[in-house]
Amino acid sequence: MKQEEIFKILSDKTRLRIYKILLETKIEAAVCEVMTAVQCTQYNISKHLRLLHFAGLLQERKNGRWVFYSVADSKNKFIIQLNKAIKSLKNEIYKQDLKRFKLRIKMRKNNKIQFCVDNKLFRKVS
Amino acid sequence: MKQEEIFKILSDKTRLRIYKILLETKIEAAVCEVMTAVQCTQYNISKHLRLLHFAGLLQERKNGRWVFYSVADSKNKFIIQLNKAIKSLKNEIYKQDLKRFKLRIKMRKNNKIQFCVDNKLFRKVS
DNA sequence: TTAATATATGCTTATCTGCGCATATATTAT
DNA sequence: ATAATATATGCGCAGATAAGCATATATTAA
Repeated sequence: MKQEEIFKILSDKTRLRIYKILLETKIEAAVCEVMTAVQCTQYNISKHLRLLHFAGLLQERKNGRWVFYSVADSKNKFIIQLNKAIKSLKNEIYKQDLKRFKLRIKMRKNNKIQFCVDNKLFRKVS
Repeated sequence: MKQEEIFKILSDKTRLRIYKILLETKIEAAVCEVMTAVQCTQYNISKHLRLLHFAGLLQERKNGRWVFYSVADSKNKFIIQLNKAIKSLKNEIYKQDLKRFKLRIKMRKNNKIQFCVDNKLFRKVS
């Protein structure tokens, strides 16, 4: 993908939200975890993540039924500057996204997440 | 316009070419001069310039029948970083655009341009 | 005044694209 | 094996938008 086409990829609100979360946290996240953060349907999140990956902005790693996405390392000057610009963006929505995201990740790391339905988290009891 | 919507404005190829020319040269240019550089029809260039202006990326100044557009000063961190990113973009098309643009501007400054038809320049003879 | 030039703007069309939905595939738990 | 979960993808629709075209307005030149 040509560098200048990156603007097209980032011009979608949902994709920008997704990318900003991953950029700010530097966390590897699964599709369902991004779902929780951005509160969007699975098929959309999946598509957006794949587009971001196709554009070279994200890298992916499969692990069982989970697919983890994270910001790709880049030595490209354009991408580096762009990332700085995106980091400097402020918006209440991003704050909310980040809050939900961090909570979700925390639960994963504590092995408390069992499944996710309709953007609600359920914890294993027995 | 919200900051993040700037990506939408810059996601169009023609608009990015226009903005890059003005960003690299820091020159005030009229619509017809941008036409020469980008080799696009007048109504399209006019629309794109107005969109870039509306987005706050360009400022405009009217002088007789000419309207000059130039990159707007910005103290916004996001815009400043974004401009750096755009400056670092390399592409053969941008080189060609810049070449045509500089030639056109040079002729204006030497008062050699009289009119512009079909992207071709005509010089006053008598 | 008349003609030419510079710019802006409706209107239409074709294309793009994001979303919703259904569904397929793969992996894990019971 | 069966059920549940995670992810991916094809299809259709609706909304957005870039480009082409015609035309309107304003300014300058002859």
